[in-house]
Amino acid sequence: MPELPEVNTFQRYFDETSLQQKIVEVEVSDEKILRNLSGPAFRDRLINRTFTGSYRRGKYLFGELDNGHHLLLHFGMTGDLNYYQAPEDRTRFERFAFHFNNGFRLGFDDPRKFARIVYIEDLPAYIDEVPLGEDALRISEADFLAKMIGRKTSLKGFLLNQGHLAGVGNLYADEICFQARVHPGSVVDAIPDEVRVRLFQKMQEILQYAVDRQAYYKEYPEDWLWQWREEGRPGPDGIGVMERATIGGRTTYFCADYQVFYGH
DNA sequence: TGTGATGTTGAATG
DNA sequence: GCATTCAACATCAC
Repeated sequence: MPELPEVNTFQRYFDETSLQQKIVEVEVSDEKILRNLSGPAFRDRLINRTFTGSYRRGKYLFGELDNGHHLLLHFGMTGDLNYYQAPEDRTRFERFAFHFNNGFRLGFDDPRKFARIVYIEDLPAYIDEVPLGEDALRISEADFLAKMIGRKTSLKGFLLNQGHLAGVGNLYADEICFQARVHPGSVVDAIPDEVRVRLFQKMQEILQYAVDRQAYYKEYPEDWLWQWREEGRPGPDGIGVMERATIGGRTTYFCADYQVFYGH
């Protein structure tokens, strides 16, 4: 479930379990998600190393190594971390695991294999190359507004573009549009300034709220769109019904009578 | 059995 | 060259 708040929770988990411990073994059970190294090369690079910290930008989590290099942990659609001691606690879809010198292991699970693990020697160069925009929770209002200028794409497409803004995924994008009362198919260029500011504020508010609850969605308010992503359900205030459409290439839920469309 | 899924990307198109 | 769209990726769960 990895969008910005979920990855933030993964980072916390990683920091609490896996820092300052020497990696004594690297077990690769499926090298498919290793993007720039073979299984054996990955093992060679990580063995006897220690994670000293981490850096998150959007949905990208970078583990800092004691040699100054980084390891990208990108969770794709179904990635997850699992820290455990007993070998039988290994999960069904573990793709690789680090064994630490304290006897515990950090497993990386990923049923769908859309995750990507990249060994990085020069982090700024890598971020530049992706390219990865500013983190959605750290970007300034001025920079957010500047990114919107001249965009002909849909609002949803804009929010999902990690090169403009890093961290917003399909569900949070819908939530932001919903709470800001803007139709996700609106043309960015046609959205008035005050509405753009509202989008920025809602984005930060929603993401921060989720981060504060460690992305535990059961603690989210009942009136959040997430709780009822369902076609035909009544919209808020008894206005219209929820609709479903493909916008920005992704399944999108919205209420056309509640969310204003801006276009040409 | 068919369908859709919290993400990214490279090729195609404008 | 740049912005945008879209199929493809691999697999599971309903």
